[in-house]
Amino acid sequence: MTEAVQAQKLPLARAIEAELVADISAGVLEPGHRLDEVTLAQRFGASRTPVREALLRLAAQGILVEGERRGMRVAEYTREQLSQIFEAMHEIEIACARIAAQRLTLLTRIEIEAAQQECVRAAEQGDRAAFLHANEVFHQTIYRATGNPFMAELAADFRRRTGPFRARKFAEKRDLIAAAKAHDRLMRDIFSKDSATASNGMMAYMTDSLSKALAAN
Amino acid sequence: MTEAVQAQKLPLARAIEAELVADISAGVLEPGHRLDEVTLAQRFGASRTPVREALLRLAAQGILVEGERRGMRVAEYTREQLSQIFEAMHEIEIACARIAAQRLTLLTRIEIEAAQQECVRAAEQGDRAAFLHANEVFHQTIYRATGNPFMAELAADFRRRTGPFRARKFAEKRDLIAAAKAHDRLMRDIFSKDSATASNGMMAYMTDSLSKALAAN
DNA sequence: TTCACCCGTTCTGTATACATTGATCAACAA
DNA sequence: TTGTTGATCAATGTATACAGAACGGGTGAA
Repeated sequence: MTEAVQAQKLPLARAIEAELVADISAGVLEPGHRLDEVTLAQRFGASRTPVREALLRLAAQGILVEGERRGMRVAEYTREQLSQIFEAMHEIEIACARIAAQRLTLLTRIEIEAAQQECVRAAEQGDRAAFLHANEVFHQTIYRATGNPFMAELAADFRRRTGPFRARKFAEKRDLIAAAKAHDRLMRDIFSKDSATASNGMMAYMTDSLSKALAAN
Repeated sequence: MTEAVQAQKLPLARAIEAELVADISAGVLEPGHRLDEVTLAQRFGASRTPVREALLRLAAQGILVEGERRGMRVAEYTREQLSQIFEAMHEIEIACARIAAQRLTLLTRIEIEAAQQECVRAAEQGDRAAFLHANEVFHQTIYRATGNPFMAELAADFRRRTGPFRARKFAEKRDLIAAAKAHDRLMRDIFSKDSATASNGMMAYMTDSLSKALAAN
């Protein structure tokens, strides 16, 4: 077994899963790329069994899809499908914002503010990688602020799934700064603690986000 | 291989998955019940491989959870967790109702009405199994009426996940009849094609459903 | 040239065997 | 009596083998 994959003491299947996720996120495996069990097994120096399990798990997460023909492929969406996914994500984000606004505590408020400060800092320095990370933290913090782990998990799942497509809209430094400003507005609306204001704020934010993502794809 | 499972020409793993989902939804396998691969393999007259795959898929859907010790168990939630799951489901159902109301076609309307008629028939005859099935069809049809497969899948996932808990509230014939009446109101609200009416209708429906489910658990 | 069919190849689905881990219980010592 | 340790066993993790189905290429006929 390759040491790189075995580094941690995870079951083989999990290790392979993690490795594949990393490859897909990094764009090494592009959308539409076909994955066959035998080749992967050879690559990881393992048998087909754990590879199969890893593929299965990734398919369950929507990261891979079962091809029309045979075999698994890295998920690839038409513009229509992409807009449908964003519509669903949109709904969930709005619900999260509304619930979070209702249940805001001092602690979660501080955490959101801290995440946003990091976003602004990264945007101003034009540090794309740092911004992407801080952006994740910002949104995840809002999810957790709902106080509902299941909602948070749901929203996080969609975020993972749409990650590659959203990332494309942050090409230039001005994109980062625009996003940070949008965060500011969204944050104000959530901090209003008014459900309608919060959900309308997230609706505006997500609509903007969707149109930018579609433009970049 | 048991004929019941092989009835359709599905891969074994899928057939086993479907059978287990049915058992869990119907409450044959209760929350907390431990499932081991060998026993299931014997039950289905299959080898461990497809059983394993089925369990994996169910775990990914949150229907099963990996036990503290070893092995998979039917997901079991505290009342607090249950209410959180229902809250999330609540949000998604409301969004579905709103979107479905906006995009209602003659065909989907007819399909929803047909499903509801079957619910009423089953409720009046006190046929619990038939009612549970018709109830599923009714809700799934609403999901499909959104025209968004991803939303539909999301909602369906939650339905599968909460199946065992919702099933408990249909103990008596009068529970079935009450549920069928609630469907009627919900259907009217969705058919109004007014977003606010539809989402408020679903909100009332789900709030009622949640309180009944919590009472039964 | 083109279409259809057949055959070889390759991949997935399933079964089975082997390895390893984790749990249970008994025995012994404090 | 209780805690700890070791052995045993059962269940999971992994490997390998086999069967069946799908893709591709090539050959033949129209």
